[in-house]
Amino acid sequence: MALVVYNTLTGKKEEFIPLKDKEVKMYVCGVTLYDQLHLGHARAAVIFDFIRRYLEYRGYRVKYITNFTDVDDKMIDRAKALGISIFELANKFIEEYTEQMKILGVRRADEYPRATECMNEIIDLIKRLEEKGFAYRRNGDIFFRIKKFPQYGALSHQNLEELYAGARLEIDERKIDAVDFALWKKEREGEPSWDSPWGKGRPGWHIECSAMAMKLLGDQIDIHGGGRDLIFPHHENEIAQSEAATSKRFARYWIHNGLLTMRTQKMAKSTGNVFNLSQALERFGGETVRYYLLSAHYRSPLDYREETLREAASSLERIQNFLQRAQEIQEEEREAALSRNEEERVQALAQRAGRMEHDFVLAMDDDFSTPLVFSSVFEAVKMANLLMRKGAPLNKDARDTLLRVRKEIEKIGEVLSLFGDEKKDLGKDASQFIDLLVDLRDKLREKKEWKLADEIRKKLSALGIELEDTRTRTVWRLKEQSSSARGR
RNA sequence: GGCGGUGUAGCCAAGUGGUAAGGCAGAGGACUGCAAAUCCUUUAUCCCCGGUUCGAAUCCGGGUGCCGCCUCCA
Repeated sequence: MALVVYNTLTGKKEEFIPLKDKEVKMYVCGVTLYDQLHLGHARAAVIFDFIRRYLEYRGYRVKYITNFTDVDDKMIDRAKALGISIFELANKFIEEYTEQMKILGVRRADEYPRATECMNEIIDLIKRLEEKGFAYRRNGDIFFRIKKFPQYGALSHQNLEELYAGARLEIDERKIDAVDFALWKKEREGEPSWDSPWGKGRPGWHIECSAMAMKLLGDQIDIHGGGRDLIFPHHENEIAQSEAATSKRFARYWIHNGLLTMRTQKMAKSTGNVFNLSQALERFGGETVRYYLLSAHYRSPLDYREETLREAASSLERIQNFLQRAQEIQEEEREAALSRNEEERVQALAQRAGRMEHDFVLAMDDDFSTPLVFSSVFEAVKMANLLMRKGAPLNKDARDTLLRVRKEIEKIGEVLSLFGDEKKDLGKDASQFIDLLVDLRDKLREKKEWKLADEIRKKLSALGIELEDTRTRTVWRLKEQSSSARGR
């Protein structure tokens, strides 16, 4: 079986073959640190995180780099407004970023290069371009000469004429051609700058990524990722710069995630059309947000609606409920003879369990089809729930089969960074207290002290702990955060 | 205007020639002291029009809606 990925460069799904057997060099465009993250950023981060995890699951060693753009016009403006340096501003948002990624279950990248820490590499790269005749100076600014790079436009599938036809090209006297872009920007009064052979100034946005990727991963990388909105001009320019400098193919696979929209408009800071990530995480929790973002195929556009996020919480809960039930049923010791019907169900379920990992790989190998993965999980959950219905006693064979399903789902969950055991996060002490309360309440129930028992249940519920009285005993679980948000 | 993507139930979303998965929500029922969970039942002229085919959501042609990019943006 082969992993197939959609490559923006060719516009086709292609078999994934890295440069070096079993090794993947992956670079994903990170964020510019001038404002809080929104759900759209989270989408990109989660998507490339699970792609990375899946590649590792498939046996590749992945070197994963994502950058921080820590110098840029908007940052300068913002820092000025706040009366702090852009470095302080950057650090503040990096801290937020790190915390939020953790909540989202996004694993840390191998490195997080920052533009300001790669100035030497950036300057060297521009120098090389200048030596090769791809760059020209204009009064302290340096521009890339697009006409010198005939392949320009390959990624966005546009040629120069088509780009010229684009109505919104600015007219910039300094450029030879309107499509040329800045590699280095001359220092401006009161703004941060760095020394260079061309005088003081700072790098253009596009060159940063090329330099950082090449510094940490070499001239050629396997996967370059980012949002669709970066295809042009950012990634197009990256290709031009990198390939002009090295004469080598820069990235083999260009993977772009679909954008998150809101009220069918792209979610973007520049338009103020955003739903903040911090808000989303607070209201729904990291796992729900992650599940929500993964429930759509990574390439399709996703229109944010609060309702959908709430639905995601319910869906996730279904899986988690099953996982917990399957866990608890292991402790059951009674043996019961199964009916013919139940025997058949156990058999069917065992078959299903045996197929799950294969189905998972099949779905993911086809350009990372997470929606398909979930449907297979739900089907297994349904079959398993049917078997556990009413909490009637089962035999060991049935319990083992349920355990197997649970293990399979957890295995998938590991790759997707989902279905974690929340009780673990609660800590042992808290769990013990809750167990104690539940025990006491059971005693009350035996005495038919319904009023008091209900009160305990109600109060625990207010604290986010849901009780469930099954036929044999009472179990508890943490409520999805959205449940508490539901009433709002 | 150019380029790219996308259009399947109230919502999310599979399906790439064989007669529409799955989830959420809604309705009804079973179970339960109640609740929750769970189970059962129920919800689609697959954007439109032509064509190919015994047969099309799926292939071909033509429309059309929406989104993104063409300016900083995941």
